[in-house]
Amino acid sequence: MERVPLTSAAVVAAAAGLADEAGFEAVTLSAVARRLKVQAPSLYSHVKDREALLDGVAALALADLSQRIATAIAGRAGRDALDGFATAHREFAREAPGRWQSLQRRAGDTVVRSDAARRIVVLNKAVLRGYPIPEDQHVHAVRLLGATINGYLALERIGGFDHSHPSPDVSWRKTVQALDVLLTAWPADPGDPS
Amino acid sequence: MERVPLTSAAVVAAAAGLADEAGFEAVTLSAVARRLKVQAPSLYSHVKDREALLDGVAALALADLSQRIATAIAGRAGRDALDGFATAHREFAREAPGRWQSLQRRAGDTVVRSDAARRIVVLNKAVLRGYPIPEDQHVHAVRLLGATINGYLALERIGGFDHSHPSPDVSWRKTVQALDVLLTAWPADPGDPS
DNA sequence: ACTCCCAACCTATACCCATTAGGCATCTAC
DNA sequence: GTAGATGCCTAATGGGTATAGGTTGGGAGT
Repeated sequence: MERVPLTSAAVVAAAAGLADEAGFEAVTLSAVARRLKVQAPSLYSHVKDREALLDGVAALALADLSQRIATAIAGRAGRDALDGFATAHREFAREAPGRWQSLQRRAGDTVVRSDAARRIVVLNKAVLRGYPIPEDQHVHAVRLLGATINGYLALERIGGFDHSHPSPDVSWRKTVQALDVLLTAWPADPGDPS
Repeated sequence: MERVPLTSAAVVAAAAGLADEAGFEAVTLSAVARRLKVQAPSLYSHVKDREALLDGVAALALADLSQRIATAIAGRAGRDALDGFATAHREFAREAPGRWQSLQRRAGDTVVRSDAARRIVVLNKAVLRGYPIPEDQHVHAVRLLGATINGYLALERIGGFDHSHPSPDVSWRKTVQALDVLLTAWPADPGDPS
C-alpha cells in the first residue's frame, strides 16, 4: 500500500469527508489521522491545531457553497434567483451535512478573509438585484435572508419539524415564497411614508 | 465547607450555570463535578450519562424560555405579541447563552415530551392568534417564525453580522417588522386566488 | 440495640482525545 | 560529504467518558 505524502489540503479534505460521513463533531485529529493511516501528531506538520483544521473544513465548505450558489443564480433574477439561492443552500446542507455544519460556528480569520467569503457577499447582493430594495436596506435584507434560510435548515437538521405535519418540504416552499413576497414589497421603516 | 447532598436537579442546575458562564461545549461531567466538589464518577448516581445531562440542561432551558415567552405575550395580540415573543427569545439568548445553545441540538425524548415543549407549541400558536392566518397555514407560519428568529440569533452569536454595518439591533427590528408584515398578509398558496 | 441493605460517594482503571517534545530518516542545498 | 529542514514516528502529559469495585452512612426491619 503506497502511502501518498500528506499535504495540508489532503488533511483538510480528509476532515471534510469525515465530517460529511460521520458528522462534524466526529472530526478529531485522531479520526483524521486514522483515515490517512498516520499517527495523530503527524498532522501537526500540516495544520496548526484542531481549530485550524476545522477552519480549513469551513473554508472548503464556503468555497463549495459559493460555487453552488453562483451556478444556481446565474442568469436568473428575482424569484428565480431566490429559488436557486435557497435551493443551493438546502441541497448543500443535504449533500454535505458535515461541511454545512462547519459553517455554523464562529469563523476564524482565514475563513472570514477568504475569497469564498467575499464571493458569498457578492452573491448575496446579486440575489437582491432583481428586487426593488433600497440600497441602504440591502444589509437588512441579506441578514434576513441568511437568518431565515439557515435557521430553517438548522431546525430541520435537529428534528425541530419532526413532531408536526406536514413535511418540511412544504413549509420550505412557503418560506421561500414568503421571502419573495417580502423582497418584492420590502417594508418601509416605521414613520417613513414611502 | 458543608457539602450539600447531590440531587439530579442540582447536577443539571450546575451544568446549566456552567453552560451560561463558560459555554455549552464546556459542560463536561468532569467540569460539573469540579463545580460541585465531587469526583466525576459520582455524578452517575444522578444522571445516566453526559447526553442525559445535556438533555437536562435543555429541559431547563425550554422551561425558562417558555416562561419568558408566556410573560412577554400575556395580554398582547398581533404585533405586540410578536414583539414580545421575539424579544423574549433574544433576551434569553443573551442572558442565558449556554442554555440557549443547549436548544440548538437534537432534543432527546425527555425534552420532546416535556411540559415545557408542549407549552412552547401552545405559545407559538398564541402569537398567531392576532393574525389572519388560515388554520391550515399555522404550522408553516410557526416554522417560519422559529426559523427566522432562531436563525437570526444563531448568526448573531457566531459573528455572522460582525463584518457588516449597521448593528444587528437595527436589522433585528427590521426582521421583526418583516415577520409582522408577513403574518398580517400571509401569502396565499400559488394558484390559490384568495 | 443490632443487622442488613441500599444509595451515594470514593478510587482505580481502560480507553479516548489534543498537544508537546524529542528522535529518526530522508531529501535538498551548499 | 555535510548540515539543515522536513515529515514522519514514539513517548509523554493532561484532559475527557464511563465502568467496576470498595467504603461509609443512613434507614428500615427485627
